[in-house]
Amino acid sequence: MATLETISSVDTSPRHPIRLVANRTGLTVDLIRAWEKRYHVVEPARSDTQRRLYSDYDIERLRLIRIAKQNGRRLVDVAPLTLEALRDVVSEDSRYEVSQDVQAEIYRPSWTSPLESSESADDIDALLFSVQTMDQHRFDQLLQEGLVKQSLPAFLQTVIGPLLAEIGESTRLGKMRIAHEHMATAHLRTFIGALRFRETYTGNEPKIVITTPTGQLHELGALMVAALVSVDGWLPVYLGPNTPADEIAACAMQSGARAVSLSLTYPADDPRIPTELTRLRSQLESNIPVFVGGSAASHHHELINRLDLLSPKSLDDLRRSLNILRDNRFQGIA
Amino acid sequence: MATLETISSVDTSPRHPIRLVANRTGLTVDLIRAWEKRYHVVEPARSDTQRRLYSDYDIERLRLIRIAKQNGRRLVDVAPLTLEALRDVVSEDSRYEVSQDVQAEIYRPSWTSPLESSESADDIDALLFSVQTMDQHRFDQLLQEGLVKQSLPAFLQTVIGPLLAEIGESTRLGKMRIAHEHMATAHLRTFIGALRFRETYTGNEPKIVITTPTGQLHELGALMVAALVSVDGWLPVYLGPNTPADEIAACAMQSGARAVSLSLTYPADDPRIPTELTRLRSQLESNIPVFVGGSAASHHHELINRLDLLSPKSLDDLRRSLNILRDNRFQGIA
DNA sequence: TTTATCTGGACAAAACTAGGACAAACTTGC
DNA sequence: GCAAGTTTGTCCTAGTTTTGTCCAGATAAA
Repeated sequence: MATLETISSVDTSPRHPIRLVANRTGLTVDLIRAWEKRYHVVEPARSDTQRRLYSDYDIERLRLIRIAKQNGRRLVDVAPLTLEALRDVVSEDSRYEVSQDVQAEIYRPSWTSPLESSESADDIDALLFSVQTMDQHRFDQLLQEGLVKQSLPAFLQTVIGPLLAEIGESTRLGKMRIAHEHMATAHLRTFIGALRFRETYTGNEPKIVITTPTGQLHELGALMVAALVSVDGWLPVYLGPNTPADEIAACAMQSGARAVSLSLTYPADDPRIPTELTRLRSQLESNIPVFVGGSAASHHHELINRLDLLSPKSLDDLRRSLNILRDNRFQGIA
Repeated sequence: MATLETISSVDTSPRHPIRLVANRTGLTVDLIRAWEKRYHVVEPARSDTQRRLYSDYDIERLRLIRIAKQNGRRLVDVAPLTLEALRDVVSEDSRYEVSQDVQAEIYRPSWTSPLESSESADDIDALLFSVQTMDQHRFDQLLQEGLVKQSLPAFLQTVIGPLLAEIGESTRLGKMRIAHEHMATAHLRTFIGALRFRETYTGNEPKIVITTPTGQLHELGALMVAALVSVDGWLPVYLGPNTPADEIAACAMQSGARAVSLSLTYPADDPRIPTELTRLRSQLESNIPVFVGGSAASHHHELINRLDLLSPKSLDDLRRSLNILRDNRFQGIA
């Protein structure tokens, strides 16, 4: 249900000069003015001397319009939309722009061009280069820029995911030092961790416990999930990596979570995994679904089926399931 | 140098000539005067003979205004803001900003107003309560509020440090669940990590490699150091926890770091520590100091002395040493 | 003496505004 | 599949505002 993800208190007081808007949205100054001239995309207030002054609301609209355009929408179509409508459009698109398993009941014109994979590849190359040169500042800058260019889910899937895989591979093959991998991982931990605080919370979001089970020390996958679901109106209760089943269950109970999500990566065949998953499932109320994702999830296919856990095929898949789960709760109310 | 002794107290006493202010802020002398003339950006005190005398407070304001301008703010808009408002603006901007290319100068000090211990104790209690109730949102809110009340170094020392100790103790005694500790740790990892972005870089900061040696998996101490030194004009190259000595040395070399800082907490008596420290010291150029801090550092007193490593007694002590090291580099220039 | 800072003002570069031109990319009609 | 029309990003000119730099003559510090 749209309202849940669009409750936002965006500041509408005009105070930002056009330059800052350009910086934040990734648009050029010229373009912002052109859009205003032609379609009244935003109508900023003016200073005493006719300088444009934009509000946070304006900036958010421009940012979303940019993403919508990137997803193939035409300016004419999205220009008159409200912020809420824009969010819906972008969020809808982002579910299809990455995954190819599209079955469009949704209006999806032929000309729609999902972000060129070549473009993402360039971004990733640039990121890898900054890692190899130990340029942490540049690394951060590139991450920020990448995020402006597309929606968060798309960004996670087209940039962060492949980047992590590439870094892992390069290190394994000795093309990259451990120090480089450490630097990148530590920084990504910070970066992804901060992502979900871009969202505004109302206090009514359903909660989801996110962590990795005992023995699984890599937390970036789980953290990506936390960032992702917060976009869709969930409140993640993030526990970091390596949490015993008992503790996960206790946490879910205490916080009143509606779901649990685990990430499995390495080691894939840790003997503790079956024990922990079984334990978790038995301690958790049966109406609380447990999602198991990550590269190592496929190693435990049978176990997952037997325990009636859910194993989404992709981040998109996870999102879809969670959206359904979230909306079910409120069907009676709305 | 007076500045170094006044780290923990607000210093508004006017004593710096305009030249020094220019060096530290990266502004030109002319520009500082022009800003004063036009917008009263700062109104420095005067000597008997009309020379301008700036306080640390003034310098910090100028520095922040410079960053705000870089982010696209107009001088007219930021000139009348108080120091606190400026900090808000800059930190808000730097969270979203796709920062433009930067090239600039040297650094400047920062100070602090430490809170009354009773007040801090209240804050910590509130934080602990939010952890025990699994209220991650409230936890974050309290952390943010605490940070606004005082400067970052003071906040780390009076709130975060004691909080970590308390959480560790409570968990050890069974007063708190592992899940609670996990939640708090994971969130603090995100929170402290994000702090580094509150300061913006000019590109000329000396670098310092920060990590924990092999076997030391707790990274929060190291991360605090990273946040702390960035306030003082260092550019942390943060590698996360558990980095082998060879890699630390390689990283220091590649990034051209001027110092290395390690954090030791648990296990305190890991037999790998002596090996790793020895190895690191031998692979590192001798003019690069290695700081060893954390609760377990005292267990290796002898070793540290023998290897000629530095073991600051407190975060403040570390800051002092680093400030001296940093300023030495510029003594010839200024 | 030489160097640094002061004041006040001049000047120029940079940034912004408005209106419009233009070409590339895309859509539509045939 | 081609031609005509639309959409859209970029660029140009010319006038205004904002901002950075420079100068001159005087005073102070080294």
